[in-house]
Amino acid sequence: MKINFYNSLTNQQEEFQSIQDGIVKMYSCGPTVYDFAHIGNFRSFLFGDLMRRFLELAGYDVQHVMNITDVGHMVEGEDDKMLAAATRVKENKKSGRVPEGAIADPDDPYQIADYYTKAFLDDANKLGYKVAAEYPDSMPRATDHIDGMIKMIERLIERGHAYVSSDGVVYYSVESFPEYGKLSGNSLDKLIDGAGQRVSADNQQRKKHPADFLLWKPDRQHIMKWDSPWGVGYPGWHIECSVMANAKLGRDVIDIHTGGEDLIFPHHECEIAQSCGCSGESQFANYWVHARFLFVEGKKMSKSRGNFFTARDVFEGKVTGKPVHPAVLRFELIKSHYRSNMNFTKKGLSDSASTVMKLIELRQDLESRSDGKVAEVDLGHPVLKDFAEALADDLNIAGALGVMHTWIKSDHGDAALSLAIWDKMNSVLAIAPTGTNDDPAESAGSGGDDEGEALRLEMVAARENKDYARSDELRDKLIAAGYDVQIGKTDVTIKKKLA
RNA sequence: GGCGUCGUGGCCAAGUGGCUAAGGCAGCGGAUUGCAAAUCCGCCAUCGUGGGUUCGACUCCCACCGACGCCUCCA
Repeated sequence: MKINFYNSLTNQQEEFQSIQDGIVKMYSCGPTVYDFAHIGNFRSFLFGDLMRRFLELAGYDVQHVMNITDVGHMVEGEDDKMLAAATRVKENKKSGRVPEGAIADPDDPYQIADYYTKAFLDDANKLGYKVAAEYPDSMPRATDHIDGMIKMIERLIERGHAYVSSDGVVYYSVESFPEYGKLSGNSLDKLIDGAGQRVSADNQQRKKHPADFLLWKPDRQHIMKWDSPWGVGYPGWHIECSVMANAKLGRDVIDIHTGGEDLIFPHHECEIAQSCGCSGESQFANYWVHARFLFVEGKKMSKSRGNFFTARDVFEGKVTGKPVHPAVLRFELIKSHYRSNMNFTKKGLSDSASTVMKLIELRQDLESRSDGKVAEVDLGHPVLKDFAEALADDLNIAGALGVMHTWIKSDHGDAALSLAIWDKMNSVLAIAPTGTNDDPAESAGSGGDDEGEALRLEMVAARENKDYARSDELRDKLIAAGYDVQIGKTDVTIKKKLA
């Protein structure tokens, strides 16, 4: 199967060719763990997961790494992210987002990072992020790779790509790397024009070129600090990804690198400069694939607009007023093309809930009719072929979902075969039992909780007495409680809705 | 200013140089129902504007209008 991705490096779709036959090594930039990850973060992460799962469907052995940034990086300005994080933690504790006692000392960055790392992994698991669930070893922490960063910086200095400035700070020399700017389309002279707003004039003077970026900053006052040949201090932001990709994927050149579009510059540009500067290779990743931003109800998500939502806000019903099953959020976040600005809306979420429900009901029906048998099926099957070919075309998820919907409505006489097809599709979509996330079928099960069941029984009784007014009243109550109510000839069934 | 993406029915969103322009949601008609819901059947677009290329374009080219993103910590 021919697979195409849009490569940010060349700004065009390219046929995907792995370096080694049958193996894909990919790296995704992960979260900075000083707050809960928001739905925009997850949109980008899940796009990486979708890509990974699709490549697996296509037969590749995929090694996917995502870092966790637990180093508090200070930019060249003097605003301290750690301080900001501590303030945020205190706010979160007040509002109850962070439970009392969870972070004993909000001024300790290690505790903060630890807490939010766990929270992130928990959310990622619920959302079916495969690496988090099945390959925890592929989620390296930056603080575990400081030695590697120091070694890489040393090597960059040796190779003439980095230098120590007059105040002891180590910088990467962008002029030593002619390719700098290739990914983002920036050129050094344009960058000079743009520079200077937020960076201090003093620092700029000490650098050989205004675009030179920090690799190591000696700073004894910094809370998180490590010893290094350049004094006690901390690493720059970009170096960790170059180091961890290499450490975990074991190669100088990897196949795919993903992230949010905002990371193209400067982060990914700098990663390329570092990795290639160190390895001498002409590429760091052959394919750079970036996801566009998520909007909420048509507006860019921001704290000041009040439309800034974490994944757990959505789960807990803080966005829609009703709890949302993680599978529904996952589906909502992956169902738009990664290169479009997806618009996150309440309506979209409820549409997604219907689709997830439909899939689950189909599966339940198939299971009950298949005698526990699942047929063998591969991508040669026409339905799966269409499904996979859509995804092979730059992850055309809408096309794939179109195939899926048409298939859902088709005849499912051979339950074992349909079950096999269902499972293949789900291996990519991962909305229903994945072995990692909660099974939405369970929460959507027929029984519901005790309260719902009580109302249901009362409704059955009312109907036996032909007391329709009472029955309608109870039905309204059940609907308000988040149930779908179906009245049969002799019975009433209720189903908890997923969102 | 530089770089880039895009403009398809009420909303979301595929797709193709020429058969009936996917699919979802909503809506409409019908079956069903005590009434609903769910389900099933049926209906519902000529593709931003203006040129050009072509036997033929929504699909290729040009211009224009419009939307959006990045260029700064940010997924």
